[in-house]
Amino acid sequence: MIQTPYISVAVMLPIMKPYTYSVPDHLQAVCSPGMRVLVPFQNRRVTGFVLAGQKSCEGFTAKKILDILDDHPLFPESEISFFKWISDYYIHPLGDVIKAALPSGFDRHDVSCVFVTKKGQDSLNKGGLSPGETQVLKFVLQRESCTLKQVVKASANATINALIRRMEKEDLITVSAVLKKDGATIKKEKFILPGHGQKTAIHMSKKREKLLLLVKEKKEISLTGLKVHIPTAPALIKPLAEAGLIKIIHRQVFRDPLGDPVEPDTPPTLTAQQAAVVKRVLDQSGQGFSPYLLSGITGSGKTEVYMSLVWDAVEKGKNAIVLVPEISLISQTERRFRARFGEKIAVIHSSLSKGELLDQWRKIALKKVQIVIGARSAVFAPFENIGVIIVDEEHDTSYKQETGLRYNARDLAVVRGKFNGCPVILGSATPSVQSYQNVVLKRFEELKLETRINQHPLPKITLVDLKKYKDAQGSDRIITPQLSKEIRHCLDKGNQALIFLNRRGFATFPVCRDCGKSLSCKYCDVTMTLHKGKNVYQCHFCGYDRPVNTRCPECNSPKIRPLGFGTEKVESMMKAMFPDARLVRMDQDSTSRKGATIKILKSIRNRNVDIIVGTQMLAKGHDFPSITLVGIICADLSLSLPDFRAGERTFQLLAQVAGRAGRGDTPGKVIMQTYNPEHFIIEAAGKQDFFEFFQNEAPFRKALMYPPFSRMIQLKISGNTTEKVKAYAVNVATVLNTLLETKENQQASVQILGPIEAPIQKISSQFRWQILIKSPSSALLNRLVTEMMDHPKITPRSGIRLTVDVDPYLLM
DNA sequence: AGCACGCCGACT
DNA sequence: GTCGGCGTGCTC
Repeated sequence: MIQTPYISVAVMLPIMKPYTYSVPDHLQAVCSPGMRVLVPFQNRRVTGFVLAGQKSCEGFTAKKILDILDDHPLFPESEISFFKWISDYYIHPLGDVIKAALPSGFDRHDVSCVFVTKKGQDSLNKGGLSPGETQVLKFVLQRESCTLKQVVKASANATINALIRRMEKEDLITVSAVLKKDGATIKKEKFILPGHGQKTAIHMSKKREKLLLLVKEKKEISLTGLKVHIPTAPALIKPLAEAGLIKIIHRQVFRDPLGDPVEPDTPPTLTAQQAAVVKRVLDQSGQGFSPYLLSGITGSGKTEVYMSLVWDAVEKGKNAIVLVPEISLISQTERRFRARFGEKIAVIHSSLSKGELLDQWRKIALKKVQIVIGARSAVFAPFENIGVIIVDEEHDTSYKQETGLRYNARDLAVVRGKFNGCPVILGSATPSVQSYQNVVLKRFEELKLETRINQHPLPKITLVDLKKYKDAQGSDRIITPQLSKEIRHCLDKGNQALIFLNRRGFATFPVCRDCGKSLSCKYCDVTMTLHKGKNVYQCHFCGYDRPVNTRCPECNSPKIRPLGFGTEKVESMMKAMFPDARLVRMDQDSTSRKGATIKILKSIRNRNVDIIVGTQMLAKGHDFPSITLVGIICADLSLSLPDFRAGERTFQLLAQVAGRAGRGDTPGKVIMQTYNPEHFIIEAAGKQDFFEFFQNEAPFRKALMYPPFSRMIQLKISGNTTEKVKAYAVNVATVLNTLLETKENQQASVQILGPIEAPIQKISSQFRWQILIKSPSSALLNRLVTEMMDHPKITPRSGIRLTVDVDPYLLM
């Protein structure tokens, strides 16, 4: 409760500053920080988050809040300072930060809705209205409720707004504000219990008898559970309940997103190394915040260390957050945590439905669990007393959110640890350059696990120089004889082979035979990919597709040559080369159907397949003990991307893929095909030597003043015409330079690069420009951009979007 | 974000 | 001369 007449509120709108509202006396005891309030804002109602109580308000008259929308806070008060920090650091509206930290569905605000009046209905029946008016009325009547936006969007008429105003004047329609809620609600389900009624009360059909028997047997059963046995159960229960034979109760259920249950396990004895690492963290845990980088080669038992630390936190009555990369629903790490901690754990994952996510969230908020494991948004888990935060595979790019609030969950984990005064463990076999630099600078303490559990040796890696096969014909060019020989060998022994190629589709570079132009997307500045499975050329950015028999958009020639290769092509080549092998392909296309991923993973685990062809999806988080051979079709694919981190990502990816081999008892082998066998990244990846990679990469970053030797903010400007976008980008750069000049001596330490056209000039018909700002000082950089955003000249014009990306990942 | 206020072009 | 386009600014 706040016990003050005023509160400061962060409204759910793109506005940086909080607003003050007054709270009526009788609500002051109920209203608490972390709750939502419905507030009047200009001439409509919006949702806001209560940040704190306020004793007075000066300079303006505060409006009264309209309603309190929650019985309990959605997040603890202690998290608010964390949210404020995020808002400042990422230069993002506070209300939007909090919104991003919560499951969707908490926003309520007024929406303009269009209603047809009695007169409008009559006029439509009588006729005599203009075609435009008739169209609008019909459109609105077609649906249950119709927003003004829908009408405007559906209409091709340029003067639709004028038309609507006219129609309102003529009393054909009314436009009024309706409070809309969005998203999921708490799920309540019907549970059936046996009652005390007499069977003589109603006629007992066979089905009714069966239902009653089931209920009696189970003592209590959900309607969903009942439906499995008796599909018509929903219709049967009502009369039975009326006769008193059964009782129906409504109770909140937690939707179980976990699918198949895992067997509980017991903690094994830690190895000496694991125990030492755990001891080190626990010994220092009394000191509050302490960040660690746990570097351990693949298969060295990092997960066991995590579980041990989480166990300790739980024992002490504290909570634990475990972040894992965004991968398929059932990562190995997640399964193991569930096996160990069972009911104590909540799972937050993007593949959950909105409702499932909300349930998991409420489990945390209602203190029903002490542990959360999940992808990046789990860093916002509404825990209060956090004992430890763990970030597994901290180098993984999926920790970076690339839309809306562009945060990095790994970085935020460290910040949250600082706010909560608890240890933070970042773990990886291939640490990010940034985290390792923090070790070098002694900001993080390094903890090492140097041997594989069970002493399994690391796989032997062989580099194959693809330049030697430049003139080879057919499949030899993509699958060299060395690789195919190894696959054959692996199959003969009854083992599994994993073939990795970080590109999906069949032909990734279709070129017109007549004019030589590549087939590009109508809406994006990228080449389309041929997908034989779907029989279309597809754009991987916007999803636009063309039929497989499409003609060249430039010269109308029907002859398009399918150059370039992706996983689909590799799969078909494998089929031809090894007709006896059972094949499965795992990429975005083959796993898009719900449940498909699990099915594929199960078939691999149960050894129902011999060759697995796939993209990086395969490289992450799965433990396939029967894989003894890993084939990397082209190791350099991601090396030439226009991004200073391309090398780092390539190294990590290759090392991770290679680490899939030989996790069982048989030693593994890796064949890495490459055009650049002498490149230091490929060499280091071949040796699985992170330190060698870092030693070579760091000087290069330093020379060019790239992170971690500087900080960057990227401004992305997009819009529907190049001219407008360019003009605005130039305008932004001018403002930045002006601000920089007024800061005199700071000029030297801030660099403004651009504006330049983005490497991908157009995505979904939006033209893109960018400005990159670099500085060794994060604070300086932040202040400059914050001032820029406040500048009156910056307010984006219509059709132009400006997004701020602090610590950007992809510079495309 | 959404909406009112206010300034310029093509129409009754 | 006005109507209504859209750029600009504000919301406790």
